[in-house]
Amino acid sequence: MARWEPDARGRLQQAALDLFAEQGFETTSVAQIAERAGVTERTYFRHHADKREVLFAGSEDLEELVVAGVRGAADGVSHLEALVGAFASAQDFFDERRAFVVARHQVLAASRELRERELAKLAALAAALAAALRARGATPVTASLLGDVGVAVFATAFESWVVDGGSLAAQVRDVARELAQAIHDDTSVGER
Amino acid sequence: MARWEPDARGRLQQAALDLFAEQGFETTSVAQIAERAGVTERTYFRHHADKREVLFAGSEDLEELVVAGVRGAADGVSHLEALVGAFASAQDFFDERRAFVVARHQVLAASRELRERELAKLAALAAALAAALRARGATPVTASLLGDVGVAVFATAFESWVVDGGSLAAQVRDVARELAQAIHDDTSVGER
Amino acid sequence: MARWEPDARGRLQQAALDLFAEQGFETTSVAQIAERAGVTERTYFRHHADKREVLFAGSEDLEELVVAGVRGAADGVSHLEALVGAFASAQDFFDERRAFVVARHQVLAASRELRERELAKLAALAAALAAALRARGATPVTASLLGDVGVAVFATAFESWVVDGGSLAAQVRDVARELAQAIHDDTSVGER
Amino acid sequence: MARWEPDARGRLQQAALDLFAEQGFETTSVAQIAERAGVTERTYFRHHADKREVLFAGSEDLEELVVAGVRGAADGVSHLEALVGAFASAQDFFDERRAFVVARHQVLAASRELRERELAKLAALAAALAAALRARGATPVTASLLGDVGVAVFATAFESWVVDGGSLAAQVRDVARELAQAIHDDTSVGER
DNA sequence: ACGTCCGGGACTCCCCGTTAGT
DNA sequence: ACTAACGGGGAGTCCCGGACGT
Repeated sequence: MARWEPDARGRLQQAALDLFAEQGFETTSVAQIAERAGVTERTYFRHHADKREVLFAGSEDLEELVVAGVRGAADGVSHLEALVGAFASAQDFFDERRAFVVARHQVLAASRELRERELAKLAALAAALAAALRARGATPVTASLLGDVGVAVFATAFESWVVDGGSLAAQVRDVARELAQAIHDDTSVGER
Repeated sequence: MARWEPDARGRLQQAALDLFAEQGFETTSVAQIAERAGVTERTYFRHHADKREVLFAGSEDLEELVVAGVRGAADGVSHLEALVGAFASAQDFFDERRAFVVARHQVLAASRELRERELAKLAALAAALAAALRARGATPVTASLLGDVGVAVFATAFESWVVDGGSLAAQVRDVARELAQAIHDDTSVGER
Repeated sequence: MARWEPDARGRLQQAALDLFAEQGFETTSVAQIAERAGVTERTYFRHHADKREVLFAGSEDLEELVVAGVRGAADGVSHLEALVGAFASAQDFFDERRAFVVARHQVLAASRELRERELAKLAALAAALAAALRARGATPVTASLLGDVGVAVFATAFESWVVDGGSLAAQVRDVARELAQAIHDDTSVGER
Repeated sequence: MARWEPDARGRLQQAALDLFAEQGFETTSVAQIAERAGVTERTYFRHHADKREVLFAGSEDLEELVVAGVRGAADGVSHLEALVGAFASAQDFFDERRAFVVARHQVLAASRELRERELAKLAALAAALAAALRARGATPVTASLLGDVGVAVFATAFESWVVDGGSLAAQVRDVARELAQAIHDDTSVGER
């Protein structure tokens, strides 16, 4: 017989997602989230650093997964191929959470503040990928650049996956091909 | 014979930059900024939407400049080349403001909140570039992807420019070449 | 050919009523009202003392009307009858403005702040009526009491008129009869 | 061994009353009230919803008391008599707080904003009384009307009690008699 | 892992002044 | 009788965090 309902963390996350979807992010207060989750405001802040972070709990798991994918890539594989393979390997991660991820995506789209935080997480991911690329021999500049580019490829593919569904891994590969095509055109043009 | 000193806006920006550099962003209050600029807190918010925005006033000018560069690119030029040329054309913009831009960059590096805002501005720039690319015939997916990639190239080049000085335009072109090289490696590997 | 649209006052009142109905009183800002009316915020405050007062412009006219009714009552008429007659004479005032008055009533019902102001106006009316009653011979206590009672009768009748329509004068008389009945019951009971 | 002085609520109320009496309501700031009470502005708002409410804390107690008086009235008693009895039973409530109540009354008289809030509280009281009257069989219209009339009787009696002192219960009964007299006059006139 | 009480900064809004121009 | 631009000051809400107790 516990004094409190368990899983306050999960209830807070669900309450926040629902309220943000119903009323918008800015018009929802932390007090409301806490109330709907059946805890006090103070407890909210013990679980989540600020009002936005509630939607980003668990994002470290994705980062770990993808970075591990790059670190585990075979030596002969090119850097970009390593990135693409790593993102493709996150397919299960997203398939398991599709409902939550899609709802979260709608909410993010509606709030500048939340998009800011999302971009920060993606930038951190790009930096982690750059570090992994340096570990497999890329120069600092190349690593940093490819980290950003890899994330851009993933973000574009993710957008399609949210809208169309299907295989995230396949979408990532499609977008990477698109990129190679665009750059190749450019290079040939430049060589003209 | 004015009742108030003119250019409250400019004084606020300078005061904010100085204080953020001296004490850090979070530990500086809007009240302090206003006090140093010789106005009230209320007046601060009449000029800047929030505490961060004071460091981003004028960022629309850069966006306009670069977007105009893409829109003005000749038809035969590839999309990526158009982007590179547009960013190269911003060289004067940065050279004129080097002292401010560099100081601002140090301050941004020290604060997560400020970096978030910076990323948001860059994302807006990427979106504007994507729109300009669509206007010159790119497909939506390619445009969006190249918008992000163009910004990544610029950001990488900008970082070098802050550290090493020199010609921003040249740095942008170097990074673009780096990218083409990395992708080309990949493509040839992929064709193996 | 005026430089500005005329009747800024009327446009402000209409804009305020519409916005309060659409979004609520508290969530509407004076800046929005001014914008919709096509004037500046500063001009709003030239016409109306504060954010609520815009819905009460013209209430002095009603007060004048009713007070004149009491002052004009024949000498032989009882105080209460004088009040009832005075309110009944305001019938045209309300019939001419029914649409506005009803819409305004809905808006008032939704906001505590607006109801407060309404009550203040009614209290001022009661005080003015009390003064008029003293002028025709009532003692201070009686005058004050009957001023309040008269307003209570009117308010009750007004409520019915908003809901049911019909003749306001008739509703006032009905409510006054209801009151006499209730007091008479009481008196007889008390005398038992 | 508390970190803070206890009874912040009570100190705030006393500080507010004193300051309003000394300098007036509008010219007193919440910051001053908080300072005199030895707390921060923020703490003020945790105890009182706004600047006025500090003078109305405890008004629910009176409402409860009077409503209970009506609900507890014997069945044979007329509605008006029930109201009069209920208000008479509040005598102790006021006698215990005379100094505070009288000082508060002076302060209210000097400020339109405060009078507005007072009227709102009285209107709420009238509505609660109307509900109690409906519970003992009054029709909605009669109940609403008598709720207002009862409050008017009480307000008039209270005014006398503040000025003259004496027994509040007796004053309430006097005013009620005055009312019956006025209405009776009217009825006889009407029947003429 | 919660609750309670409280401090403090960010930000919005109301209300009000001025100056200069149309 | 307005506009446009500048500014002050107080009220009020929200985010966030600290101290202490269970």
